[in-house]
Amino acid sequence: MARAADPDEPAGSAPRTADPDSPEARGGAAFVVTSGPPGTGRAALDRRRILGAAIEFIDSHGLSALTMRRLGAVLGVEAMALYRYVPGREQLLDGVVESVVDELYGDPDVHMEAAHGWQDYLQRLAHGVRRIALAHPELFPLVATRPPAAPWVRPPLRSLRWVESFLTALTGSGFSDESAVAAYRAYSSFLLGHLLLEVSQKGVAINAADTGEATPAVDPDLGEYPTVVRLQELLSVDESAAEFEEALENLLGRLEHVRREGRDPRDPDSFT
Amino acid sequence: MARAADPDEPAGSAPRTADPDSPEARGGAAFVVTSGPPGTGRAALDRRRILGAAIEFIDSHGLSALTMRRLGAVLGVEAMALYRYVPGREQLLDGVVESVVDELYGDPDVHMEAAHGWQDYLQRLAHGVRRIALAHPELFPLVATRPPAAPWVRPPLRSLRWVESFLTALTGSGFSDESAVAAYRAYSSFLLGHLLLEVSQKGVAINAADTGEATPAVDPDLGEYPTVVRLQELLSVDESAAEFEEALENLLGRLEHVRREGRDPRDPDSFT
DNA sequence: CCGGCGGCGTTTACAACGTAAACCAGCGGG
DNA sequence: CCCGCTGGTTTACGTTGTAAACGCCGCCGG
Repeated sequence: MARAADPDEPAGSAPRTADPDSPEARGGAAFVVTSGPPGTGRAALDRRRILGAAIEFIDSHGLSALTMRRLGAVLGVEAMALYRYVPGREQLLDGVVESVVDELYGDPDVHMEAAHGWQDYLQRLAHGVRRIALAHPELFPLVATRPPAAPWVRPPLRSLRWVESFLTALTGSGFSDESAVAAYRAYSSFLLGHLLLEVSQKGVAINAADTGEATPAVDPDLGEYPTVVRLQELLSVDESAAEFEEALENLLGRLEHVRREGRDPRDPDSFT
Repeated sequence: MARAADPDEPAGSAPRTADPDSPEARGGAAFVVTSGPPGTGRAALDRRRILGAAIEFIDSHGLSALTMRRLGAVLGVEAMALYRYVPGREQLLDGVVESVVDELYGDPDVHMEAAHGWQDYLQRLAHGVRRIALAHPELFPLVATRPPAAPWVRPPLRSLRWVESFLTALTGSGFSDESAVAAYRAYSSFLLGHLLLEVSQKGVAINAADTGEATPAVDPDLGEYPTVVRLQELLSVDESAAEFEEALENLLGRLEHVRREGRDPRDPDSFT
């Protein structure tokens, strides 16, 4: 009911193949800079470049490998040079997550106003965030975990600008204030849960893929857990895209319910 | 529809006060050990004691403050002594999350079999996990973030024993194998999202409480975001318990749907 | 033309971290 | 008696984040 067409693909594609939110062909990123010869990639060093390099670095080497000195080396510069542009490592990470969620603004499939109805708006937004999460699996836990600026700005939609967009979109589409806020919360936690789980699973999958051969039977002693072994096949298949879609649909349905229930009684309701 | 009575409280308590899952009166925990005089708390030093101390330490000083040397000091011992019982810091953290989720086994309100129906089972389990999350807000992000042992063991229910319990509970209550697995995923991500958001919010709240005075109006320039300021009041109220309950109810309803739809067609269905 | 000066990157330095390796105190069994 | 094991300590090393001082170099007023 009331589902917006998938923004990327022709409708009705097979559910198993070609996740529309997955990054198309991001190569393995051979990126072995390790303080390459000076003169490589030297270019003025401003804050944006630093953040960009940090993102690239985390994406390809993992968060724990990011170190001031190493990041400096990637940029062909000494560690301390970074401190001219960033107060410290912690704030650098803050900047990184900010940069990453800012990718939403550049996404043409995500709109800031609910021009085609609030369901379309939420659907596009959700997929936009999912695209980000899948593009930066190492980073997304950070996005989710880092304390929000204000207590009420909940993780995935970190910027106030998006919260504003969200709330106006919903209140402009027949949601009462209370319902809009409730919707915001439900939506946030839905996104966070699904995406965090998805990227963590993906992360494990690739880690297992680059070290081991190919699903080497089972690692621990599974003797105690017959049901787990019986369902192992089913548990291993990756249906994240479909599950995401379905849970999102369900959430939207639930929100429609909330919307109809909770029209602001004191406020004459805007169109329909 | 089909909701199990709240395991802790008499039904119908006021929604605003007295969250049944919140730790009753966890004091501010003045715990300034910082290498107290030796002879304090000296007792044989085994792995369990170490993990316990680590948990206590993280709960009261935050994850980033936990250091091998400091943990040693708390236990009245030199840092290197810990390495007799724990291979390294990373594994210590693994042990910590394992210990924390093991609290579920000791929780009398959480059952490992669905003796009173699967809805009751899931409800009790969810509240059990929520209790853990609220008791260890600094730790829960770690529980959520740490890569699971096996790819299919998704975060909040980390141990295979619980996965086994979950799956047998559901398959024993009329879920097909596929439905049980789908339910497992939906349930996991639901728990993860809600609880992670809740603790992160809580964390910010207490951080703000111990540094600032009392909600000093607004921090950044809110001029650009009129809807946010208008709804600030609503956004600030903490309805986590009620929201959790409602979302959980909704999920259970959805799972009931899944259960009825997706009975295993080839397998003669077990009772009802 | 030139002297200084401000922005930007480097050097040096330090405390704290995780951890390897050697060391040492007891102590129970040949 | 001494041997070796168990459990804790000492020492040491490499790496981290970051403070502070230093040096280069291009710009700008005299």
